[in-house]
Amino acid sequence: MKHVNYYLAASMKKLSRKQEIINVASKLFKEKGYSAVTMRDIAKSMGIKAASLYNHINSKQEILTYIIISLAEEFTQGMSSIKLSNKNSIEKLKQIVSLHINITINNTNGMASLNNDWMHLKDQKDYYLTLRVNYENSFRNIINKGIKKKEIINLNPDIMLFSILSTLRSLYLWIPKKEDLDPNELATSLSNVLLNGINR
Amino acid sequence: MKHVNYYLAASMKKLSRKQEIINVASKLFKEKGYSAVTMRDIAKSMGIKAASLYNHINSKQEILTYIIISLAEEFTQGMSSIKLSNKNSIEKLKQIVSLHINITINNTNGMASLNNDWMHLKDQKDYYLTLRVNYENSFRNIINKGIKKKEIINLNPDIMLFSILSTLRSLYLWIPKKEDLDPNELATSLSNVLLNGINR
DNA sequence: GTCTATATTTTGATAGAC
DNA sequence: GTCTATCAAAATATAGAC
Repeated sequence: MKHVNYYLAASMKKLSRKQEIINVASKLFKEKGYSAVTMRDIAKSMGIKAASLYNHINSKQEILTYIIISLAEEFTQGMSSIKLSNKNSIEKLKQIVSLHINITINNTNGMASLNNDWMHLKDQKDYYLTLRVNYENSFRNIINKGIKKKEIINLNPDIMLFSILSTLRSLYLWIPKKEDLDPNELATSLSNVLLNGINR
Repeated sequence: MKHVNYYLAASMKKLSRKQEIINVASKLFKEKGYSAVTMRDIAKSMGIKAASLYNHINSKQEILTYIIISLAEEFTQGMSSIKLSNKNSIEKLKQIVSLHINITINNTNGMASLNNDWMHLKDQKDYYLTLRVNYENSFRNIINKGIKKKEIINLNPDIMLFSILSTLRSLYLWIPKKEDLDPNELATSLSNVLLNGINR
């Protein structure tokens, strides 16, 4: 009988060369932005020449598209689950906080491109913008329903949406600085601050 | 006696060509980021040729430096006033909210560069980072003093700092979409949401 | 899968005429 | 203050050898 440590097998699984390129590119895009990163930069970070990259990817644009669209679809899927869940609005907001924390911890570098480089998308830019608008609308719906059911204070919902979403979208800037990070603990604390404020 | 409409005189005052370049560049930097904007783009937006820009500015870098450093110094000065004011921590936080709103309304485009393009600074990058760290430390001090004086809940101050500052730093994305905007009203509503949360 | 060599375009910036 | 002309460097991407 063969023994395999599946955890190790999974974590050590050799990344496809394409995925390796995307990971390296994500890191550089986070540091300098898509436009300031050259194919030579990416290649150098991998210890190869720029021309070699083109054996695995078709263009720089393809790298950006992959990073952004897969993240945007992850958020869409997450929001879709939350909408279906039978929870009140406050609980749904807590789920949204957790969704952002989990995705950001999993792909901190990619989140930088999602936030800052989407305007450099070409073919898929309209698709991205649709996903984004739909996500914001679902978020706004949850807030509006919460106001109607008197679970959320009756203030301008756009200000609440903007305030919470800005914080969640900025998580990628802050999470990597926290070495010892328990996602659940962060979700609890952050939800508390966002929902209940800091006033005593 | 000569009559002058000083309001008109001020608002119609012909901008120096240099300031005009900086304004046009700020707008383009906000749309695509510093690296993706070319000197030809800036020139085209002004209806002149790229070479002509160099009669008024020395380099593309100089434009970016001006945009970012003048804003960073504005924030430093604002924070310095707030520190001197004899108010409790909650009132100081409200003043910080107003500071961000006022500066952002006044220079929405520039705020994009301050947030997203500071890493492309050359000579003045260290100076910028010093101002930034000092600003964040002053902010954190106000929160910490508020916790000690039991004006602010006793939670992780970094989470509160991050949450509030992320929202304030994202104002530039949101303010231009609000046509009918009363800065004082926004300050009141936003302070309310940030300080007291949305939970009912 | 990686390399060298290279094509093509675009970039920031300068020189000098008007 | 703006123009045309131009330079030198840097960019994405391809072709073809190994």
